[in-house]
Amino acid sequence: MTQQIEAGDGVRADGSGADTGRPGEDRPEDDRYDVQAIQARWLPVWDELAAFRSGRPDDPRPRRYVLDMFPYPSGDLHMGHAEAYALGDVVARYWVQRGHNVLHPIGWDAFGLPAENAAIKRGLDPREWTYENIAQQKASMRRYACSFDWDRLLRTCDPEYYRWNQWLFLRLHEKGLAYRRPSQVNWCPSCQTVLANEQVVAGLCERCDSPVTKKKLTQWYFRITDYADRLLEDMKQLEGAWPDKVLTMQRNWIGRSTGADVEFAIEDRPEPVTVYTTRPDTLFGATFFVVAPDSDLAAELAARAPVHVQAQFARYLELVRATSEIDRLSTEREKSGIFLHRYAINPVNGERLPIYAADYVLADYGHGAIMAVPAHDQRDLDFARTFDLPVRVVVDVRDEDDKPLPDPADTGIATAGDGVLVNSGPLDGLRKAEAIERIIEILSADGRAAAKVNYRLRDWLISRQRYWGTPIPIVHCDTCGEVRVPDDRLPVELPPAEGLELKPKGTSPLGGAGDWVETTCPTCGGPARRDTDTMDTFVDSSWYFLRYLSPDRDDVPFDVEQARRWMPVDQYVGGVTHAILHLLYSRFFTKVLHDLGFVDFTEPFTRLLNQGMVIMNGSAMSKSRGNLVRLSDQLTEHGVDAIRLTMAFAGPPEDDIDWADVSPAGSARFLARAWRLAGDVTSSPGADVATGDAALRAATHRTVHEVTDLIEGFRFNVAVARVMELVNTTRKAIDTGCGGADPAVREAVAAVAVMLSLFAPYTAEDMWARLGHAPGVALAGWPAVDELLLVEETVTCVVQVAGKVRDRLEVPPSVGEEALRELALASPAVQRALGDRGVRTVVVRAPRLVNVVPG
RNA sequence: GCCCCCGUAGCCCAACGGCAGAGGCAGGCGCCUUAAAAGCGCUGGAGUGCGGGUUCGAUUCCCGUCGGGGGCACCA
Repeated sequence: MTQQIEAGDGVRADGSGADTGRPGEDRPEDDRYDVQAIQARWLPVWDELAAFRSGRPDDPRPRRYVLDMFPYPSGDLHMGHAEAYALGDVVARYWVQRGHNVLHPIGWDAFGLPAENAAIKRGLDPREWTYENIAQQKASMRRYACSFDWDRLLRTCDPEYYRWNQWLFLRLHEKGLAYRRPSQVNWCPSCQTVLANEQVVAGLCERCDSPVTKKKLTQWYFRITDYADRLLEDMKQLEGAWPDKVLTMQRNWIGRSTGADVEFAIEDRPEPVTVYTTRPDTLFGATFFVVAPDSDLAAELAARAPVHVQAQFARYLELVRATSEIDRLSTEREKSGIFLHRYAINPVNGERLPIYAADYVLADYGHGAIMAVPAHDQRDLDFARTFDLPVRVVVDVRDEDDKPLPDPADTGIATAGDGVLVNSGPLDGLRKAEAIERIIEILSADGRAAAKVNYRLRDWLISRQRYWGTPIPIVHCDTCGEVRVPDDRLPVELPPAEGLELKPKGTSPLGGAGDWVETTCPTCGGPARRDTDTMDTFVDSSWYFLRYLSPDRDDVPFDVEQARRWMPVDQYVGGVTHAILHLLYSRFFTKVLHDLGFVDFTEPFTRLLNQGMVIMNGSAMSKSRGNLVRLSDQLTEHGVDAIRLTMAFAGPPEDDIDWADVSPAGSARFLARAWRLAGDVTSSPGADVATGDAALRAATHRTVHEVTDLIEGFRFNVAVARVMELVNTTRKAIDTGCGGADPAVREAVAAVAVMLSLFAPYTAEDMWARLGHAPGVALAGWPAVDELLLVEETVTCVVQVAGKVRDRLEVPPSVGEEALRELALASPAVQRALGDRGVRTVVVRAPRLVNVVPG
């Protein structure tokens, strides 16, 4: 190895020329690629270089915000983190190479149950467990060569952070967007806490998979439903920039429907009851009426029912409450309910409709009561058939051959489609859409109906009966009621865990902190009690991307001016598991902050990349399954770069990576091959590339050109393949072509080093040093593409006869259609293939293809 | 039940409607080695799940079907 080590041309982050860690001096003089030695060599150098600081006020580079979802500090980093951060790093490092000032921060989503559970198990303060894990993860991230700006760390469990959760809570409270109300809530008996709707997955607790039950509690909510239409509408901004899948999930979750509120008089009740329906056109087909058994209305109606019915109702209600969410949602389940011996009056025809209480009607959607039209609604039909209620067809629905569909009463299949109204008085002869419009018009004339939009989305329940979270900054005073803690008394700090019973018992552990709970009312000065609930940790993560902009400000949650500069996030990277929860809440917070005048945008994340999971042998890794792959083992065995490269090369980023299908050893071999190229470059830095081997130069420039597009399109696996190709080409050039002294080889290897710096920063840095540059390949700059070198001198034109390849012609790229046609027809191979058949047409796609179609 | 995505070599994956293979893994053959492993070099291998259609031409577009994955699913 003979190349000169001289002052390189790497751009120094600090602008100085300090020559740290002269790479050549202590480097072993053999040609062995020693992963561990390379890692050990560069890590301290990088610390000094601090290439990824983004906070210099005079930085002239264009700004770009690349954000990785921050981790929960549950032990050390695992394979999933390794994938996520490898991919996010490719994007962040790419934009740095393109000359941008990239904000790429990291922090910890540090409040939450695992810390508390660990604390309970070991009798410690959750703080200890949390901060230890954070320290460990931080060290691992550093070793993993994540290009984070370490100056902007945040931890949501720091009072300096959660203080601003409280501050934001107060702003929402002032606007009426945070409120407390009693309701039936999702309750996880195992976690002993309430759950938001979003945290109940198929009737199970998202966290521990226990069946969720219902409980009546007074809880804090954020009024996210006020923003339902905007959360839906603004998704237009995200189309094409977020995965369709995520947008679809959010749309489903918000669940907008249009219909009408219709008033039904109730016998022996002065006030009418309003129901929501999406099919007001079928009013004439209503044959009964259903209320949710756990609604106030049901209780009231039952209270004035015959005595034996009251008893039945009480029993039924008990049964319903005992039914777990998962059973309730079972499609197989037969409809249940009881007749309350009360009647509603159909506003369109005065018919008496028997009122049932049945649990297929939900208390917290619409008005908790429905009109039932069994002919045209499957659920109503199922109920009608179970309880032997009449079925009346009012829409003539036809099949594709315009034949009327059979009577639902006979088939048991409701006809929900479009058709012409029948048996419906003034609506007869109208189609569905017209009938909906008409009936609303008729009934709204005397206020008995109104068009209405409804959402599946519910308000966000944020109270948690657990210790390790943000205290809700409200004081309850007997005289003043609910009082906000004034801003200047924030944060309301969590009391020490010592002495508190953290074990879940259904009420907040903070209730046990007597000195902490007992306080004075900020308004009247009298004795008062602090609210003892803590906030859902999704509050913490709903705005953390703003805190990164000014993590040290102690007078505001974030610097508005910095937000104007950096936000919205240009690229967000994270798992699809947060498709609904975190992303929906962050979008909501952003809109609230917009309305409060703190930010001037309405969507926080411009582009979203969802990476898949790392699995093993076809299933998710778990200790119990025995297929756990430890990241630390992989890093020890193959090195950081090989693992990062494997993550990027495995396939499209959104696909799962089955670790059994990929080859970190293969990645390491490739890296060694690439690294050795640098040792075979014998020209000096600054050699005139213009004189270099043209073919290799063309390959280099074409590769850079393609890789650029591939990276921007998140096609990292293909980008890596292109770099591999260039490495192979360069190897051949050195061994059997122009040789290592050719400046084109230096150019190619330098391009490989810079491109590899996105995926394999240690290897790239070492290559860079071997090429004779000062440290800092990360700041070397993306290779410029010489467009002239992309122009091919000749291209291969494929000549087909009847679609089969019969000949190839080398032609100039500018060849004319007519000339190419002549050339192709003149080909002996073509004539042979044609035989005595004539030529019908000749399709010419100059310069690549000619297809001769025989007669 | 409804909606979406994906089926290319033993495996992971590429291929503006135009030569089915870029890259990797595994396999085979060499080199190195006393030998083996490692390492290095070279290399065979599929007609694109299946059936139709559109087209001069289909892995690519359309319809159907099978298989895999995901989302939604008493929201009136």
